[in-house]
Amino acid sequence: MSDPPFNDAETSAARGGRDDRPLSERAAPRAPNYELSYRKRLNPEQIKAVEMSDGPPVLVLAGAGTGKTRVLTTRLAHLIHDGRAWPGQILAVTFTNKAAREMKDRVRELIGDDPVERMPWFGTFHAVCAKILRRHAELADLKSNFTILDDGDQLRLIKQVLDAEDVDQKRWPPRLFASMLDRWKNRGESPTRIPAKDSRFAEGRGAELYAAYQDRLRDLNAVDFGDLLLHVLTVLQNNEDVLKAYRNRFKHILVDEYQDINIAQYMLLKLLDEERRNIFCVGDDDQSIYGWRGVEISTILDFEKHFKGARIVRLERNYRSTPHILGAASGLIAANRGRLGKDLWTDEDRGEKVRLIGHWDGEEEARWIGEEIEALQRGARGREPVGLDDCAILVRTTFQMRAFEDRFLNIGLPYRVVGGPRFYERREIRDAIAYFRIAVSRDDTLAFERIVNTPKRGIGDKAMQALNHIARSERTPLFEAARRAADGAGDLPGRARKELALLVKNIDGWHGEIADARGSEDGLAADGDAGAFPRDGGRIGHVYLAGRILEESGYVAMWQADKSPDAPGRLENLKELVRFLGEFENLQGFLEHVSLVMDSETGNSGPRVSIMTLHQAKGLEFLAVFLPGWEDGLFPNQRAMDEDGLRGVEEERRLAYVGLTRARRHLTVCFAANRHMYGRWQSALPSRFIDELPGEHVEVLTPPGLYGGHGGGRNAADDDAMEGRAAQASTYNSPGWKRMAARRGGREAAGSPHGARAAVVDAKAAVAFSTGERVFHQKFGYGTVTTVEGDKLTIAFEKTNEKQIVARFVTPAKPAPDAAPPRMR
DNA sequence: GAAATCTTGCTTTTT
DNA sequence: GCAAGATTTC
Repeated sequence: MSDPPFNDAETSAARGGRDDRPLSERAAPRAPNYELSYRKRLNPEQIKAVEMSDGPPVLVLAGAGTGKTRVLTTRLAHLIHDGRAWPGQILAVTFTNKAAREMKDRVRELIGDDPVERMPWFGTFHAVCAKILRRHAELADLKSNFTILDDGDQLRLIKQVLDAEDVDQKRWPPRLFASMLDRWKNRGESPTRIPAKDSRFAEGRGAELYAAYQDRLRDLNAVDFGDLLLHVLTVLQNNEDVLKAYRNRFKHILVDEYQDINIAQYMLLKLLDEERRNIFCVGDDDQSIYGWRGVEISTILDFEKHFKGARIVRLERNYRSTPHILGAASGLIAANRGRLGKDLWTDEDRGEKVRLIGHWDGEEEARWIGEEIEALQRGARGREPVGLDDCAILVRTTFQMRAFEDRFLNIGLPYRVVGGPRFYERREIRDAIAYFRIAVSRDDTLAFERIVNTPKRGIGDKAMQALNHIARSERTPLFEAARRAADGAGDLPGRARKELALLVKNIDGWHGEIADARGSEDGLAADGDAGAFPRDGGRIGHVYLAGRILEESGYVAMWQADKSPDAPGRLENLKELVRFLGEFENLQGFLEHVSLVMDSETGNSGPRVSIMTLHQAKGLEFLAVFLPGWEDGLFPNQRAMDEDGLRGVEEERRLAYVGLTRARRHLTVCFAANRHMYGRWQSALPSRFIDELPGEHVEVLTPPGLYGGHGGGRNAADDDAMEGRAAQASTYNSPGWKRMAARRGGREAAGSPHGARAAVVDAKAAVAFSTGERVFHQKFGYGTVTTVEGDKLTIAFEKTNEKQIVARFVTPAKPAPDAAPPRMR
């Protein structure tokens, strides 16, 4: 059996020997007017939520902008203030590290961090689980220094497993298996519990492969993200004493963004909460947008079923947006059936209507939005000037960002793309981290694999096969196999052997230094506080060592020798990384941080327009918001609809709702008739969501000259329709609008914005095909022509069966750019 | 083992 | 249109 999880000695050691007097001695004096002050800052519903008595469970249904974080943090402070719980007896879970950090800061403001050394457990589900799992690793058949795999590691491991199990990776892509694994783990399903119908991967071997993958993980002393949850779940389920200890410890559990909880997380909460029933959750069913990540919206919809006697508080007073914005958002989301229902209201005066505008194509959309932002900045039309930091463009998919970047670069408008390729995902950073990992723990096989031939050491496939063979037959980690190979095992060529010997010697050396620095302390900094911003004052020897590792390994030299234009940037990133290490007490602490925290704040200076996806925008707010690309097929996204039908549309609609509700004062929805995507032009109808915005909250704009300025490619009827609509300017919902839109959509390629392009398309359409010719079709892929009848072809497609296709929809097999007429729907 | 060439596949992505 | 991966070639 394991140690009790919270004896003081252990806790104290883990916390670096901080104040650990008995709780009773550390009652904190608090501001005498505490009660008054928070009551003044909250509305009655918020106060009701904050002051909810112990059990049964509470769900605060908090609409967008109703102050849910404030309620959560105030309640937390309130629990402590009233002596209902010691800080250390509170568990507060969030979904992002950012949210955790914010909450921690806000609570610290409320209760002060002075008298209460022991803060509540703040963190993401994953961080909290990692912390728990490190304490009870042996119960999950792991050592407490297990490594946490990132996505890249995971995928490489999957490939290895599929290789070993003779799975044809052409037919069964590793990525697919990764997503299946993810789904299983999100549902809390271990390999033995997978329903047969879900095991279809590789001829029904899904469960078997899952088991093989788990075995491999255990051998490597590693876990993937899903395992953090799953292992903790099994540990708690199978060890009564451990479960008891945690139930005892966590008197109150607070959960943010409850609508984003997956089943494994739900099970975990349920397990921990069962006795005390003090769980307090905050969420908004209308903002559940991670269904594709395995999140079931039913988790929040059925809260009352899951938690008997649950109490529900609704927060409906919105402090963020104008009534028109709220009206538009409410009208839209009302079209969803699977929701609990809330009515947002506000005291604000009416403000502007939501503006709606159509453009000819994506470039024009970007140009117009750029101009609008400049106008906002100047404070045009008698409005208050709006700073760039207060403007955001929220897109459905990342490829939409490029049009804006191009345009803004062009006109010199500063912008920030939120969440581009992330720091920790860059190649040089991952490589460097792999070096640190292997230095810390020499049996980290995955890390070793990554760096063994980076920089090039002449260790190719052949040599790796030999190493793997040694490792397998001697049942040792790959690193030990390398040591033996360097000593002559496996008959490697001279160069490879020499290089391996050097690498092994280096790694041993680094490892020795780390071990020395660590002394006797058993020190993975598993403490949550330390994870985010560790105390300084420790040695900075590890910073020096890290730099030396990168030098001695030849990794820095490799980039110095690299003549490609991004090499200097990579070197710069490496320096930045080493510098950043100084914020941690040791390499281990840093590694724990990076495996759990995949974001990093890039300190961009100066005000900038934010460009980000709708998903990334959740939880944020801006004075002015632009929502481009509201076209059927793009948004709602075709694939979401294909794969998930009505549920998919509803999730897309929630996403639209999230987008609309980010705006405080100015909100503009845009769509374009044509869009350059995947290298060809595609036409689309305005989004169905546009028709769902109540007319009384929307103003339809048509910029002057918008449709007149382009050369050829369109016929007069279109212009007439456009003029007609503009003249009425009454509603985008009119039959004329729809007819116009339908006509444009129906004619597809003929509506290509540039006459020249349209001509190219026409010319290609005239190309005759002959039997036996290989052709390409946008939707069905490659195929061979079997019969020709005028312009009707019968084509045997490689991916599907035979189909009848009109000649103009296919191109000769080596597709020329823009050759295929666009098809979207 | 590295470079050149071809093929493929392109939604979102808290951890 | 483009980048990442796989495959072929040197």
